[in-house]
Formats: sequence, C-alpha cells, structure tokens
Amino acid sequence: MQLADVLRGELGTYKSGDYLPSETQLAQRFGVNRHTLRRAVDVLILEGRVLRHKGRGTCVLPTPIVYPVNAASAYSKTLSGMGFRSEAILLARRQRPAHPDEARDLALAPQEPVLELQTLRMLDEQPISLITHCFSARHHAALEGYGGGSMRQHLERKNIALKRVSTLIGARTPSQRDAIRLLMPRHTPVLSIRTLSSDATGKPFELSRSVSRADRFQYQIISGERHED
Amino acid sequence: MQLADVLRGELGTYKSGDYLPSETQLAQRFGVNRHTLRRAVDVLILEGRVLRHKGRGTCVLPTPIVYPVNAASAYSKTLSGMGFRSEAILLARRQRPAHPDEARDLALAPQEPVLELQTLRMLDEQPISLITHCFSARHHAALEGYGGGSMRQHLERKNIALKRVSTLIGARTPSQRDAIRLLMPRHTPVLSIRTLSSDATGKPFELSRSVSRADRFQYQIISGERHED
DNA sequence: GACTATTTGTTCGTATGTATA
DNA sequence: ATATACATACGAACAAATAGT
Repeated sequence: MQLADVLRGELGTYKSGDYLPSETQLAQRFGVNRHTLRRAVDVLILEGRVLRHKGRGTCVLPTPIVYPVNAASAYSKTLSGMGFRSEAILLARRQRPAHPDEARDLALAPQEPVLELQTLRMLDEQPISLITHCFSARHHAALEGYGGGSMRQHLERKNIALKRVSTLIGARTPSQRDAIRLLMPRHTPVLSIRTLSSDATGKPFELSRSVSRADRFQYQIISGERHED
Repeated sequence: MQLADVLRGELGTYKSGDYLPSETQLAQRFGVNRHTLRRAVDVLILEGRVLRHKGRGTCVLPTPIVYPVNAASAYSKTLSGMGFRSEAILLARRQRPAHPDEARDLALAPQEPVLELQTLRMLDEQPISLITHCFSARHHAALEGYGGGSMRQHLERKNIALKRVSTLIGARTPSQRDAIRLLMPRHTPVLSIRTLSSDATGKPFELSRSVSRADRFQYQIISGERHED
C-alpha cells in the first residue's frame, strides 16, 4: 500500500497514454522484488488509473471527470449545455425474438420480434455509457433513419413523444464485453439503469438498458420536474 | 481462474460461517503452490463469497439475495410489506460545524452547527445501507426522541412532512469504514445516494447521504408518483 | 500469563511462458 | 529472429494474528 501511494503520487508526472518504466526497472529503483512492485501496481489497476498490456508495458489512463446527468432531460441536451462534446455512436442494430421479461414489459406476445439498437455515448472523446434500446419490431419504421445521435430527438422528429414510466438503478462491475467497450477496468463499478417508456397513448414503447462508468457519471433527479431520458 | 471455478463450485458443500481447509492443505490437495491457491481464493474474496482472517482461516459468507426497493415509499414500509424484517439502528448522533457544501445546501451560515445522525439499515439481519442524516442544529428538538426506526415516520409524528428536492445517485467502491460496517468486501460496488429534502414551507431541512450494498439494493423510480425516501 | 502450534500475510529469489516491438 | 515486458508458477522464509495448552 505504501508503494502504491508513492506510485499514485507520481502518476501526475506522466501524460495519459504514457507508459510507466518496466516492472524490473521500477522494482530495482524502489529496492523491492518485482512481485512486490506488481502488487502495488495491482492497486492502481483496481483503481482504474493504469492499464497493463502484456509484452508492451503499463500505461497511464486519463483521470476521469464526473459528469452529473440530469434525469429530467435528454442526455445530449444537458451535456452539450455544459460545454462538453457529446456524441452517440450506433454500434449495432438487429432484430430478434423478445425475451420473456422484455415481452412482459413491452406488452408483447412471447417471442414476438423486437428491434434492438445499441449505442455508445461518448463525452469529450471518452466513452461514458453503453445503451441498449429495445422496441417492438412493429415500430421499425420510426427507427429507420436513426444512425446515431440523440434517440429522443430522432423520435420527436417522427412525432413520437416518450414518457418515462419506471426507472431501476443499480450498480455492479461490468461484464468483460462492457468493460472493453467502455475502455475501463473490470473492477471499477458501473451504474446500470433500466428504463421503461411509453408513448403518448400510454402504451409501453421503449425498454432501455444502459451501463455507465460510475467514475464519470452520476444520475441526478430534480423533483417536481418529470424525468425523461 | 480454473481453480477459483472449482473452489466456487465447492462452496455449496459448506455452511455459511464454516472455515475452509487451510491454504497449505488446499494447495497440497490441488497440487499447486500456496501462492496459486491464494490467487484463486482472491477471486472468491473479490466476489464477496469468502472472507480471510489472519491467524484464523478463510470463512464462507452467506449468499446474498437482491431485494428491490421501491423509491416511491419509505424503505421500511416497502420492505416489511414484502415480508422482510427491516430495522434501522442508530449508530451515532453528534453535533458539529457544517462543512461548506452542507452549509450551502441547507442554507446555513458557514460553520453553523449541524446535527448528524448515522443509522444502519438492516434487512433480514443483513446490513444494507449506511445513512448519514444531516440537519441544522436548530431542529434538534424534532430529533430528540429518535433512537432508530424510520426517520420519516419519526418526523411525521413531530408534524414535519419532508419533500424530496433533489437526488444524486452514483456508484463506487466503499471506504474501508463503510465496508466494515456493511460487512462487505471493499471491491463490491455500493450505490451512493445523496438527497436534499425540504419541509412544508420549502426550506431545506435534511441532507442525507447513504451508501448501500449494490448487490442487495436497487433504486426504483415509478414516474407519476413522488419519490420520498 | 506464557508458551506453542496453526493459519494467514508478506516478501524474496528463481524460472518459464507469452505477447509485443 | 531477438530482445523486452508482462503473466504465471514454484519454493522458501519470516511476520503477525489466533487458538489452544
């Protein structure tokens, strides 16, 4: 822990992307065994400050900034208002049969086809959230033109106004796939948010599941306002 | 990882509270070095399944169950309605000068005294949340009789109806103190929730900060209803 | 209370495998 | 093809906490 403290203090002398001196060199410099040094670096990895690459070295990660995200408005609007470049990239679009719980929440027949869109939300060039939107395939026309950007804005252009019905917020460590796509260590917690939204008629329309880096993302709710996206 | 899988599979053969065979014995049985065995056990510790005690051994923890908590009503009510014994224990009560951000949120003069109450919320004998309530010391009379149980109910008996103003939800790993009080490993994420509530006149009254085991607690928001505790 | 055996905690030395440049 | 750097494993020793005598 002492060694980890020293190393953590020295991280500021590197630029993000820099590689630390090799384990052998650092171990020699501090007069400890390479194992001992590795265990100290393990702490920094658990904290998400550095990343080890076999055969290459240990590189320094950018210090994350925490962005509070207001639940009352769309992601993009809040964030761009704060002067950050917000971007949403469409990663995948596919059609598949609904899972039992999806069918229940979206009021579909079991196995009825759903349209699944997966987007990656970036903030200041840094991945923040991985969002999976799930709609009944009946609505595929409304989602035809979507190729990234704000999902809510896109639906508004199609004259569909969504209203949040329920939100479930939890935290966990990311799956390996999620960790890779969010460029984060597996040991750093993520906020996992699941929302169900209905259209103007009150019928369930969209089920969204998102995974967000908790070290860069906080969920804010201002009461009195309605929270939508 | 292979060894960890084997060990995890065998955990079912122990009762919670049992101690595993010693590291030397297990290492010998699997034909690996003690280090290797320790690294496998590290995985189970990270998963929160076992706990190591120096000089004593490695004991098996009870498998946690996840209880969804509806944010729209008081903790206690929702949970007791589900048939779980919910309990809130008063850990500490003290008066101290307000921190700058507390003074800001509660609209106090800098350094003005605040009353801090810390409670531990248990569910089925298991610690779930650690809550720090913070009030202006001017309200000490209203909190005189409180010795545990639902804070909201207590204030209602004093004719104080709180209204949630804002909620900020994040996730992180617990501090050592928090991990100890929640009887959880430091590597398992916690939900950290910060709320500001005002009284009927709209003046800020209570600032609460809570830390909850994310493996046993989820935050649910049902729209349309007001979310209060 | 002192002593001893047991068990986990930590560090070192050494060797070998594997990915990368 | 080679050197470098991280990944993994083994063996040994000692420290520190615990439990029992």
